[in-house]
Amino acid sequence: MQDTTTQATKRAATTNRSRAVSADLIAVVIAVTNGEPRVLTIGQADALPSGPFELGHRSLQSGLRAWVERQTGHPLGYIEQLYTFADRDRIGDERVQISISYLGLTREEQAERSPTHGWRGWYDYFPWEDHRAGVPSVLPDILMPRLLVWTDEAEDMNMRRDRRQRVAYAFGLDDRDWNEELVLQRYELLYEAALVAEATRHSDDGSPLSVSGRPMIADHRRILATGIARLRTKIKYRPVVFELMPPAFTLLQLQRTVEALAGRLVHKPNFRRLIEQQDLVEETGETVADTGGRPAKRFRFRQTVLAERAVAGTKLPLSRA
Amino acid sequence: MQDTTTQATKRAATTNRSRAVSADLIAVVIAVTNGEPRVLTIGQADALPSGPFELGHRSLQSGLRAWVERQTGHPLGYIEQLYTFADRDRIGDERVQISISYLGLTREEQAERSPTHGWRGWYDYFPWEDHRAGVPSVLPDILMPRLLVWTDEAEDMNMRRDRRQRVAYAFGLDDRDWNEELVLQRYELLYEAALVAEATRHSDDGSPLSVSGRPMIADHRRILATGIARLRTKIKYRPVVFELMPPAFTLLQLQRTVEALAGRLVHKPNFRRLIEQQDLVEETGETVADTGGRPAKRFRFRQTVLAERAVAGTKLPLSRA
DNA sequence: CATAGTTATACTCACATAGAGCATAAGGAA
DNA sequence: TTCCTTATGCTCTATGTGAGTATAACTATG
Repeated sequence: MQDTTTQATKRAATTNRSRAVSADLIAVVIAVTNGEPRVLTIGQADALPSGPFELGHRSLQSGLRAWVERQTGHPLGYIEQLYTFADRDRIGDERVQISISYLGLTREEQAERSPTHGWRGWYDYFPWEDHRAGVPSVLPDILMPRLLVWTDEAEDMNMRRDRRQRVAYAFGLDDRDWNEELVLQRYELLYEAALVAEATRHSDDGSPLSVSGRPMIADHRRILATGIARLRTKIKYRPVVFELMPPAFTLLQLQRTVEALAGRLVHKPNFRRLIEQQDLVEETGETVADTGGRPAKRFRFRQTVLAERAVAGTKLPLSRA
Repeated sequence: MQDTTTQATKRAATTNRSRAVSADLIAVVIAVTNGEPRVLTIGQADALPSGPFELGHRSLQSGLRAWVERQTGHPLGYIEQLYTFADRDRIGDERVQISISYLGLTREEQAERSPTHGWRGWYDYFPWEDHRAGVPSVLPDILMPRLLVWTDEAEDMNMRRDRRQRVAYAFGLDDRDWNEELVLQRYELLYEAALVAEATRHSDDGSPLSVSGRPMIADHRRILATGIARLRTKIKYRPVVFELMPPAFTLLQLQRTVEALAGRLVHKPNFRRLIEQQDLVEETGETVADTGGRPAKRFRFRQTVLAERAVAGTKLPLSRA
């Protein structure tokens, strides 16, 4: 079993076969405009910006930036790696496709309409994820009943119990709370239950299963779900929201942005308390009067925080219960 | 700028150049034996198990499992992806090397000594990370003085301030607390300051800079640091410690394992309180008398928790301050 | 010009939780 | 027996979080 050839020899011997790999870079680029989170898409289709990692690219990150800029003209600020996966469809083929996905945050500056790209509200793709105005009607009206049908479809009793538990957990049934971080788990359940258009396997009996949310090309909606989940988790302990904010903003605007991302409302006084006691922001001195009520102070992000807490914490009134 | 060719065409056009990629899978496999965290290494050298992703592999994960088993005979249980990077050294070369690293958790069952692999205590590689018996002497005696020299070496005043802040934050100077999660940041600072053997750039003046910790091949120590950091973060909110435990264990054994991973001691009564009130474990009914004191009850992990909280939370008395 | 409506901002209170220390129980060893 | 060691249970306090209330400062409207 354990052969005694060294690492190096072994690598050399297998390099030929392993070379038949191509690596794709895929970007989930997020901006929040007017309290709506949006994702950058390209072409007419619902596709995320992507392109192959090439020899000319200095690094994975710079390759990604290059592709996004070339395809959308939009320069990226903050980016972080999401996940790497090998495309199942193409495995077993001559060529193996590896996809490396990234999350990018920017501001949607110029609202230039372009045929090559556009910003699309992320709740178009995940209507069941927006709980800001209460539980969205798709959930009780369409998805939950169908999910329960699906759980009972399982032959095995154990499988039935397992499905019930996963659904209850992911969608916050029984006494459980809705956990906004479980975006990917929910998408995967809906996929398994063939309630999203990408899962066409159940259409063989001809029944037009009603599906929910706008679909995307290939597995891009799944990647978007991964990005949303990551962002919803991350805003709770890192000051990343500010990457999405204009240079100056009111506390309510900041709150609305957080709420847009989390898909749920937060308690205003508590939000302000947390933001202020963490010294994340400082007043600019200006006020804005177009709020419809008492004028609000404008704040800016304290740039020094980036140095101080480059890796440190931030808290938001969104618990990880 | 924005060309209007579709995604598909664009991909096809560039496939040739992007094919010159090979993907390596690298594993950080961790076990905890006798209260010591260990990492699986191969060969005589200090290298992590790794090998190319090949056409025969069904998925990235199964490819990784295959390589680890082939090189060490050790089957893997829990694994999760760590990070994907393109090898800087080889970029610009004919071939581009992409490395996909994974974290794996197991138990070190058979203590079989083998020429092809072995388990090595992870604090051999990171002696400054073990704070269980107080601050390790390398820190005040060697590393901190040299780090402070390094911060003052910077020409630019801003750079100096920046370095000081990073060091203070990563190593918990001034009023700050030691944050055991910052394993990677600390390694990177030590690398920049040429205080680890892998950073040989400063040896050009002939001075034999004393360096700290056992080095590894290539960037494997950096990958190990990533794995340790991930594990130290993860044990705080996911029940992954149990992957490292034998089927039955005492609460003190469990605590020692957590402490071994975190590199710091925890308050015993609080630890027990947290574990028990979360229903993570159940008594087996047995007791063990070889503890040197009052016999301890044996516990086992409640398997149902894996279903219930497949993605849910666990808490340990290690705050994220 | 008063009043209602809207948002901003400041306080308060109850409750859960984490950190720390103390006390007692139950075994082995000297 | 006595001491030592570990196991196990309980208490106390500071802190943080969720939620509600009160007041301030503006706009719009009749």
